[in-house]
Amino acid sequence: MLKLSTKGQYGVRAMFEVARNYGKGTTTIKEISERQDVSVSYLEQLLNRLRRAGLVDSVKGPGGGYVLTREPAQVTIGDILRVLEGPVAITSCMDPSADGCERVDSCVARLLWKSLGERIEKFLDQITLQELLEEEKNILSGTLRIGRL
Amino acid sequence: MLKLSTKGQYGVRAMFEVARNYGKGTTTIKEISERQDVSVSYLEQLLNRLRRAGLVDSVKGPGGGYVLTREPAQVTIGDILRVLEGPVAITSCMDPSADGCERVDSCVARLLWKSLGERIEKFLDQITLQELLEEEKNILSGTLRIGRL
DNA sequence: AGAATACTTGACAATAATTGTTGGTCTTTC
DNA sequence: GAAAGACCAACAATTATTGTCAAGTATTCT
Repeated sequence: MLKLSTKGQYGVRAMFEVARNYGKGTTTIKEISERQDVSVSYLEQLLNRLRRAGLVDSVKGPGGGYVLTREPAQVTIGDILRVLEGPVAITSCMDPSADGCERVDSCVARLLWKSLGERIEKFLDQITLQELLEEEKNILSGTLRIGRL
Repeated sequence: MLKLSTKGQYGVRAMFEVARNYGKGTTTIKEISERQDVSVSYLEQLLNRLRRAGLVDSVKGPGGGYVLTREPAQVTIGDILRVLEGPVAITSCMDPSADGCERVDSCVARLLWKSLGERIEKFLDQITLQELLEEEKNILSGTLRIGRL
């Protein structure tokens, strides 16, 4: 239950690859495709949306690719997922773009889903690409984790 | 993103109706159907699975219906959802029934999804039907909430 | 200029999950 | 035995997911 579609998963992993090169240059779709094993065409779709949302910039021509528009510490997982998957909406009655059910006021379940959604969102907005980068360093060096993950 | 299918939503609402009558008698599918506006046939499917999982007992014949097998305070939302929707598995690599990806050890994203899943599960296992019942009382009486929702 | 590299866009197709419905059976109470 | 009610399996419609494909646009290097 509560699955995340591959769109969001790939998106986060793609952004992670771009973040990796932050300050060092661009990251091409081809590189991401190879490192993360996702098709070039599909990544194009995803990065395009992330660009239009202002999370990355693209540079054309040889030596081109994608770059973050802000530091990894300023990009949360929530930012990425909201662009690709829309807002957290456990139930359709929590979806701002859908029309609510008429039972709204007396619905106990609604409170439950609302509360869960808020907790999820809080978590996703707390974790940044910077933290993923540090986490990876720790994994590779075998260091004990202290972070929020 | 992170939607819960109607199966789980209806299931929780159905169990809530059964919990409402706890200690007072059985609850028929027809009653649930009318109060929660879900088709009889669909509810049959859901309650059947909840029965086979041991969360409710069924009584056939006139005056029959469903009853909780334990007190509302002993049934968590997580219990219900796991029966109807399977375990929390944000990504397929977190699904115990699927085979993991080969990248397991070095995958940073994996830690992220694992951590999120654990938090969600903790929350769902913390909220019981009893709490929903109390919550409803509060809503109806206009009382200020103090609970975990 | 020409070639290489890479991004852009829209259409569309295969697959899988969701969301139920239909139609019938079995059991118990009155 | 008739009505109330649970039980069960099959399957069909719809929607979401998960991509691919093809044709084009832009930029830079040599």
